[in-house]
Amino acid sequence: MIRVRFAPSPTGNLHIGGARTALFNWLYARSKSGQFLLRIEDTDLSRSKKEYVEEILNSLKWLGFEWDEVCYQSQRFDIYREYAQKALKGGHAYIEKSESGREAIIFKVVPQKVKINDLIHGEIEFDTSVIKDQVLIKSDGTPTYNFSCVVDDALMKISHIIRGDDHISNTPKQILLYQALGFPLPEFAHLPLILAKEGGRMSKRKGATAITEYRSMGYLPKALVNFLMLLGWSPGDNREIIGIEEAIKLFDIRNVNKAAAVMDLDKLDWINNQYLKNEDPASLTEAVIPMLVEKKYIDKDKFDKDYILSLVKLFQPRLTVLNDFVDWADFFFLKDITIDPEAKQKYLARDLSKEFKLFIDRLDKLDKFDIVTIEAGFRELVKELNIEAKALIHPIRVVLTGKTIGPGLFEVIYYLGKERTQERLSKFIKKERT
RNA sequence: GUCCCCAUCGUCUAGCCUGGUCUAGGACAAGAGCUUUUCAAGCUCUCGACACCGGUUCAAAUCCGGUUGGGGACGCCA
Repeated sequence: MIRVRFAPSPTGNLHIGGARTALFNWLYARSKSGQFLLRIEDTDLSRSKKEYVEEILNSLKWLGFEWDEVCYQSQRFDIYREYAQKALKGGHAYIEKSESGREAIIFKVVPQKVKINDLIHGEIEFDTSVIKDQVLIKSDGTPTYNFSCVVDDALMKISHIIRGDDHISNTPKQILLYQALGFPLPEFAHLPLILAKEGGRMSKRKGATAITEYRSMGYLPKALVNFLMLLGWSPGDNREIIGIEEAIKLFDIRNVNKAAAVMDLDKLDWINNQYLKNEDPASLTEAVIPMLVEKKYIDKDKFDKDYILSLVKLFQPRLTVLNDFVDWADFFFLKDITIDPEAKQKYLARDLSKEFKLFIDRLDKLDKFDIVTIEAGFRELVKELNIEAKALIHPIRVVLTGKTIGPGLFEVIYYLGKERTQERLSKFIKKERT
């Protein structure tokens, strides 16, 4: 039975690198009908926070990585002490007294050559003579990372340890512990790291790292997952958009790259746009409603879902992130809109009050108020005025929406409604005169 | 400083294992154009890489060695 685990430490949020490690573990388990376990490495009592545990769990769920089991290292201290005693009895460890008189258990590192056969990197050889003796149990009684990690991986019957490259140098230390405690060795696969655009490791200062940030920026979990899986892995047939079910079928840990990858947010944007375009408008509507509530654009208990659905459809093909909708469609919800100064300068420098007035009247004369009729009426008017359609379309859009970007003008007018359209235009005329 | 990992367009990568089919393919970004009612989408085109040196070989992006560059680890953090 294939058993893999993701072992985050709740001393911070789940970040991009951790999410990808979790993804590859999860993919490997699913592709081999194995199990994906979660182990919260909260042995550092002072730095571990309950909020982070919650946050990590929520992020993993949001990404869709369900786990088969979860355990907490802070509840297993007795087990680690027991195995430390075993190491002591077996002559592999010794006790060291600190100045305060407290005792720590230290592992004796025997100089030797240790070879690992990494699933991604191939053979790696270490000389343990350059490794110092390792603390197993600190003088406060808590276990160190390398020790609790080995005990748990062995006891949890982890068959494949898939983790970041940064753990390569821990591996020989851990192998020594496996041998001393008589545990069978698992397979190892060390994933390349994700680097920041500026070079170096990802960190708070170098680009957004927390998964929750991407969530609140309006990225779809499946888009983020698709992006993450392409960082260091490729199905090999020039495909970029790969759903999770397909990824499970195609994934092979041996095809994972050895070289570190740099985050390219532009590509994430593109992938997100691809998913957004093909997403069911109804589900996007559900996703967008809480955002609108938060912005106070709509009332939580009283809003017209069908209306929002039609607006979502209007913007859907042009969204990069979900939040774009909130930003771009604001004029449908706001009473008073602010006109972008640049847009004003570009399209409203000339006095168009006469044209606006004629258009307001024309709207009254339409026998129907639908998109086709509005457009027909408008085209008639510009013909009479003998001006280009564009010359009036853009200024009207700016007055109605405050922006130069947005859906087609006639759709905008239709969904804004006759009254609001006329009101915004006449209000603008009045304001400009004074 | 010591040890370890890595190296194909600006970025993600295919190809490398099993040398010839590679004047190195795709995607993102960038640039140009088409379409057009702005933006986005879509379509077409352009720009653009085997880090360097040496070796093996009839033949090297592919195999070997070194150099350089990048990254990581050396905690009673995880």
